[in-house]
Parts: sequence; C-alpha cells; structure tokens
Amino acid sequence: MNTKERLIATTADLISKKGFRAVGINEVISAVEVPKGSLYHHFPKGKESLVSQAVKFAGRMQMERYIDAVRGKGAEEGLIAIIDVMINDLKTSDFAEACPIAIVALEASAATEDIRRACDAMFKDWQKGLAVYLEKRGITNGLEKSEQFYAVLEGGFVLSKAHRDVKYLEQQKKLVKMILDS
Amino acid sequence: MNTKERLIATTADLISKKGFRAVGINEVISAVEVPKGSLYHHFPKGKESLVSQAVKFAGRMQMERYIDAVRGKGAEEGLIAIIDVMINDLKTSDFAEACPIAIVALEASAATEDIRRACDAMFKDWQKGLAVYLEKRGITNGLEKSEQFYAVLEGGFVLSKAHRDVKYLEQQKKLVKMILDS
DNA sequence: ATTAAAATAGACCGGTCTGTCTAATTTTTT
DNA sequence: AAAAAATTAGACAGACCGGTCTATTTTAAT
Repeated sequence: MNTKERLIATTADLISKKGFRAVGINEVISAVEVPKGSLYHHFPKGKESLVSQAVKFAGRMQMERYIDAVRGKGAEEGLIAIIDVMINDLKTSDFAEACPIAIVALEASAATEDIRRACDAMFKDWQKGLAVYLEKRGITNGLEKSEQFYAVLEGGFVLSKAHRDVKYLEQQKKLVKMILDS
Repeated sequence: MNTKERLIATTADLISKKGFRAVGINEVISAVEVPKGSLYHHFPKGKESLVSQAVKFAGRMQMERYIDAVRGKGAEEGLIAIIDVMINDLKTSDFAEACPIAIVALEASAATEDIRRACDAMFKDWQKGLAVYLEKRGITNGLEKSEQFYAVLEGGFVLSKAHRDVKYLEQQKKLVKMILDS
C-alpha cells in the first residue's frame, strides 16, 4: 500500500470515529508516519481534498461490507443483515463508529461543499446499489424503498449512538417489512 | 436576558448549525459581545460545560416547537406536523439547521462524555414527551412508538441534509401510519 | 550515466484554539 | 457608607491548526 492510499485509509478511519473537524492533518501524518511534505505532495489542495477522498473511500469500503452481508439472501433478510452489520460495528467499536458518512455529512456545511458532495455521492451510490439488489428480487420501486431503508438505518444509527444502546437499530428491523410491502 | 443566558442561547444557535467542534469560544464571545472573563466566570469548567448546557437549551426550545406543532391534532396528524417542522427548518435555513442535537450527538465521543450525555438526556425527554402525547390519544406502547418515530425522523433529517433535498423527510411520512398501527 | 520527475523530509509561518490571570467595575449585603 | 461578592474586562500563555517553503532523497526515463 503506497503513501497516498495509506493517507486516505487512515483519514477514513479517523473521520469515521470523530468526524472531520476533530481530525487534524498533524494527527493523520503522525498516524501514517509520513512527513507533511508527502501529504501536501499527494493532496496539494489540502485537507478538504483529503477528507473528500477519504469519505469516498470509507463509503466504498462500507458498501462492500453491505454487499457481503446481503449476498445470497432474500430482500427482507438482506436488509436486516445490513442493520446487523451496523449493530455489530457499534458493539465492537464501543459505539465509536458504524456509519462513516453520517457524521461528516452533518458536519459539512456550505463552507465545505466538496466534502458535502462526497457524502451525497456515496449515499447515492449506496441507494442505487441496494435498489438494483431489491429489484433483482422482484421488489418494485426499488430506488424509493432503498432510500427509505437508508433513512431508517441512519435514524436508528443516530439514536443508538447517542444513547449507546443498539435497541434503536433493533427496533428499526420492524420497519423493513413495512417498507418492502408498501 | 442576562449574560449567562445569552451565552447559552447564542452557543445553542451556533452549534445547531455547525456542530460544537466548529464553534470556538472566541466566536461565541464575539457574537455575544462579552469578554472572555465573563464566559469563564459563568462557565468555569469551560467549553464542554457551555456546550452541554447549550445542547439542553436547544433541545428544550425544539421540543416546545414540536409541542406547538402537535397541539390539538390527532396522533398521525401530529407526527406528520413534526416532520413538517423539520422540513420547514431545513428549507428556511438553506439546509443549515433542523435538529440541534443530532450533529452534536454524532460528534461527541467518549472524550466528551458530558456532551454526549446531554444529547442522550434531551432525546430521552423528547421521546417521553411524545409518548405521553400518543398515549393520551389512545395509542398503545407509546414510548416504543415514540422512539421509533424519532429514529425515522432523524434518519430523514440526515439524508435530507446530506442530499440537500427534503424528499427524504417527505418519504418518511409514509412510515408514520405504519408505526402507529403496528 | 545523466537528466528529469516523483516523493520524502521537516523547519517554519501566521493564525486560532482553549484556558489563565490580574485588575477594574458593578452590584449586593450589611 | 463600607465591605463583600458578583461580574466584567482583556492581555496573555502555550498548544495546535492548516498550509508553505526549500532541500534532500529516491525513482524513472533516456
């Protein structure tokens, strides 16, 4: 893994846990053990560019994990498996991380439009990917149901993280069937 | 309004828009037009204490707005009215603010346990308040349905903010009836 | 082997961060 | 009126911020 990839992967990991405002480039370069010159060589536009790429990287990684989780499963079973991935992430990280995009998406304002767009793009990729999966399984209006599912998922995530209790994500499983049948 | 109240209200406003990491105390005291000594007189424990109290203040303010929105309405109508409050907040603020707690809740880590607890407490207050409202209208399992509703609301908020499109919150209205009937 | 390009290295810059400190002022109590 | 308490005032400190800059080293091209 080369320097640029390591910078992106490490930044992705850090911002997943703390959001991008709480992660400084000094923290990144010290974690990757690379001098500042290297970072600004690979990311001449600085932090915003690094974070944007890290968001996309984290989003792709997470999507792959979701794809793994649903593989070979039916529609309802698959969506519940995705919720379980998130539940498990929260548990194993002591509620530090689960969705790498949500925090950054809420932090990013008009002032950091690049980062917001990166979050936007990743969420849309997730939705499209899941829509294809659903329609392959004979579900109609796959995209709308996929959007609704992610909204339900992220809502469960926000509450579970705030309360440090995965029961909110567990409860959301009840809505999966309703969404699919609607 | 005295100095302490103004500090809390202004901080609440700023963190609702940007999260607490992006808001510095210099920004707060300059907005309130008060010297630093005053802030540290009223909040000797510093920023974490100020932010915790601002979160509670913002939470109470928002809850009052929800109470106003549901007043005199039936269960389903009331929940949809709350979603509309959030939709309207996003629209009128150019997607800058709607839920004052969610951002802070995701930002707060184990390192800022006081702030996380303040978010926890406010969400719980909202849930309890809404549960009473629902049960007064003959809804059973009011608390669980209230929790589920807020999860659905926050999920719609996260996606609507990320995509700068209120349709995700609009879509969540479909789930309200399902939650109430479950 | 020589040149050019890529990447690494880290000192340094101005600015901002939270928080401290002493003093002056206002308000309250007696 | 005098004393005590509460509050305001802002200079200052030390750490850290993102970012720039010049050198040096490594790699690739010829």
